[in-house]
Amino acid sequence: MEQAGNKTDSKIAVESKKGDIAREKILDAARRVFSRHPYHEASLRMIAKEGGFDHPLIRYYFPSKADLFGAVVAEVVDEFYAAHFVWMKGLDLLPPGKGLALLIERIVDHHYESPNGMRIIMQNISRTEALDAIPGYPLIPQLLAVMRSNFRQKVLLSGPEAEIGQFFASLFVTIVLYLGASSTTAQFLGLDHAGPHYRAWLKSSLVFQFLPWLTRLSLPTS
Amino acid sequence: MEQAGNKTDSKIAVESKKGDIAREKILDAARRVFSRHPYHEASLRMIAKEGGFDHPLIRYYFPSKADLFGAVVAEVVDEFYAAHFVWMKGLDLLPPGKGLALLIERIVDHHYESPNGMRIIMQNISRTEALDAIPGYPLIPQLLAVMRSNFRQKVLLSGPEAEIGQFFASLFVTIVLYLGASSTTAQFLGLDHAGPHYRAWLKSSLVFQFLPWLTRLSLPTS
DNA sequence: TTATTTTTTTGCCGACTGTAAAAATAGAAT
DNA sequence: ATTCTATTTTTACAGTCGGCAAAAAAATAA
Repeated sequence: MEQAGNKTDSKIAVESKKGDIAREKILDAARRVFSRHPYHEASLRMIAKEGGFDHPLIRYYFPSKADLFGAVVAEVVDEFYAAHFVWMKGLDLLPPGKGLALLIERIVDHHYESPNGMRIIMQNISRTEALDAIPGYPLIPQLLAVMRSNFRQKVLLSGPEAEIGQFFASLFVTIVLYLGASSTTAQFLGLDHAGPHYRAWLKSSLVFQFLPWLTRLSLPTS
Repeated sequence: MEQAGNKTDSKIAVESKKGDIAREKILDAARRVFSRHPYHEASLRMIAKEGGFDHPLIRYYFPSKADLFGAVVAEVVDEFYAAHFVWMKGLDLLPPGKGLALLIERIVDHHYESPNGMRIIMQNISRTEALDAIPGYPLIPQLLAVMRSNFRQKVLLSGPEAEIGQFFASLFVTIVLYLGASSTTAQFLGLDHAGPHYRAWLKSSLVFQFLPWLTRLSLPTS
């Protein structure tokens, strides 16, 4: 949004022409709308109104609605890809209990700073048909696989590989549910999804739900 | 669908006039469509095509799309309400570990016999705004409260009331996620959501995820 | 300045939506 | 048989959708 000082030195930012900031403006508006509405319910006109421009402008930068959504998902996946390196920093130096607690704390804090990513994923995760029907969504299992692989190299686990994969998948989908649909989940708990109570519940409950599992995977054999 | 022998003895089924079977035909088709598509994506014409009738017929029995969806959700909630009594039968005679395993096994088996209920709930659970925006959905927290209350009377728990509520809410939303979005969840696990592997994984994984929590709630103090 | 390119806006298309009312059909009662 | 009512089908409408083309505007280059 704010790219100050670009008026005078237009030569420095060769790549960032005027069109690029318009492109980002569209992506930002689309992110907000797609985080509130599933793919088919969100419309290009909604996005245009959200961003304060006319809807055919979208077509100038993105050939179709599917392309726009795909670009948004790709952006979100990229951000998660970058973030998960930070999340894992120093995790190998801690015992499983502390490590899992720190990891979850980092993920939750990240979400409260930038909640749209989880929400966009969550909005479209429920369909019975193949996930491939939603543009960009095939990237998500890939992201999960990369995260698992990197975590695998970082932290020493001794359980069978298949169960480690299941542990990660469970943790991942549960986090997406608790964070991405936090409004609904919090309502079931009788909490306010934006308040500190729910945020604290998230951290303790996720640790409590997954620590026994992780413990089993990090010990030689039970 | 099949109500044979109604031609001759039309006097017996006084309540079930001709219109009532049409009403059920519509509800059945709507159930199937709403289990595959979120509320706004599903259309009355989809439902009509699914059921093999003309779409304005819906309006004769249901004043609006919201009313139809509300009737479907009410039906689903009623079925869950009836089912949860069966799920809890005999649970008080078992230790927590066996009891939770049996409960989950019953829920999973129920879902595989009639999967549409969980799917319909899951399809529309992700929206950020209030759950009340979806017709019929305010019934769901009520259902959860009733189930919790009945379980509370059946099984002896000693933990703080607030945590018991959180335990139930977590178990509930996790089951809805794992079952209602089984296609996606199974894909993350690398399994086929209709196959026996995923079904077995569901049972063991849910028990493993929630037994430690339940154990804490059923003991005097840790 | 003028000429050229890039960006934005206006207007429209066919398809689809929920809702509405009219027309057709069926069944039962008189 | 006819009349009346309940049910179903047909037709229609006003609104929104994604996509497209051409005009208008703005920015850039000459």
